[in-house]
Amino acid sequence: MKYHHGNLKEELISSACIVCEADGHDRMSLRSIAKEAKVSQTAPYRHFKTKESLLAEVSSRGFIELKEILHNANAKKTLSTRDKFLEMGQAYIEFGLSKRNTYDLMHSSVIDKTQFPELLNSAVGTFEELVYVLAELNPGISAKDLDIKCIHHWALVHGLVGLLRNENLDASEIDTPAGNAMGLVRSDIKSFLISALEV
Amino acid sequence: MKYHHGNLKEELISSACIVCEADGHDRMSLRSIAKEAKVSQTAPYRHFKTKESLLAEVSSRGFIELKEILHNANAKKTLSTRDKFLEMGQAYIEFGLSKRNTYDLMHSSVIDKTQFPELLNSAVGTFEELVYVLAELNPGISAKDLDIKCIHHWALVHGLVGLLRNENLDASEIDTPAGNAMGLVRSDIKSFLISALEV
DNA sequence: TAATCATGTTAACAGTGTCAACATAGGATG
DNA sequence: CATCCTATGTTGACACTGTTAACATGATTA
Repeated sequence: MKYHHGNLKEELISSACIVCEADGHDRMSLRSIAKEAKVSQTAPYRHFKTKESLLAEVSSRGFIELKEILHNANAKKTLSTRDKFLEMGQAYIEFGLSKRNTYDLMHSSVIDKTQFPELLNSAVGTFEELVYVLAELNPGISAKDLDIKCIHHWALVHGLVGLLRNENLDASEIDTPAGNAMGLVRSDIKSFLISALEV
Repeated sequence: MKYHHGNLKEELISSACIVCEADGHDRMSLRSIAKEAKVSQTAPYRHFKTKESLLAEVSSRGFIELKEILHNANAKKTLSTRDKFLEMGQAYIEFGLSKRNTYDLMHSSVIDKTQFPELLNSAVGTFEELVYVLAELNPGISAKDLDIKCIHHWALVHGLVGLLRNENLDASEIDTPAGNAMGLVRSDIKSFLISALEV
């Protein structure tokens, strides 16, 4: 039985990614993932100053994965620019809904992004994918207007994910306009995007 | 020294509202607010089954306050319908940014809204304020289209608040398109809303 | 070979949500 | 009025948490 693990840092991160997505970052404990790695409770502290810094790593990987997903959507060469844009929107929302807890962590206030430059870079990288396709879709647009357009569309899909995730008003037995509308949107996200993005 | 407090439940709630906004719901402990009310650690359990149920109460009051704010914005009779709508958008965003932690709780996944019908009602009530003004702004629109339009605009402002709160990319020293755009939007939310809502 | 240093362990601290068992007081019932 | 019931409070305990200090190990390097 070796005293040194050899690959502990990486194992802790990937384990944390799994647990965070499965249980949510607030229900993940350092001790439990240390146990999972068959290592003492305090071993993680040799690699992460705090729990927050481990979560920052998990969050960063989430942004990197999301960037890849968006990049892939934008790389479908058979599609028109407009359809690639729509595809990206759908992919973004799908990520937010399927990687629910990871997405939650990525946009959680438990991590102060300004204290984790690497995480900040990952987040900014995701934004850039949006810049590319919107630039293609709006030839001749000024840099400023382009950036603001990006914020606009990012806010829209980000907000929609938030509503679909936490304001699941359509899950209630009570019949309300809000619930009905949310159910409609959820059942056909593409149509909603087409009307909302007005492209 | 009276054994019974007399008004403990209400005091716990209002205390929780203050602490939640000041420190964030995850840093609020039942024990600390019990202490603040000069009552034993477990006294809150006579009024709230779990911590979550106390937080649900705090969240519910947040939605009620937000509804009032939106209602007031919509009640400014000197304004045109379009301007009332803009006013509501601004008021919503201002609430999200100033009552930062409360807003966080309201849209957090730590509370399962389906288990707190009262909370669900509060959340739905907020939505209704949006329905009123959009109906006025779009005469003759079908109920379905109206509801979807509401989701659209709710998602937009909700998403923007989320970005401004947690993706404060403009707070970084690094100069990025994302950061610059976010700074621009933050400094003039009204202009952003006018262009984004296209009204 | 000897020393350094990254990486592991053990023990402990203060804090958490929650439950069971017990205490009290005020209102309802006889 | 006396008595019981019930809502509301307290004490003590349990199993957990993040985190630190002090110590152990073993690989790298002088």
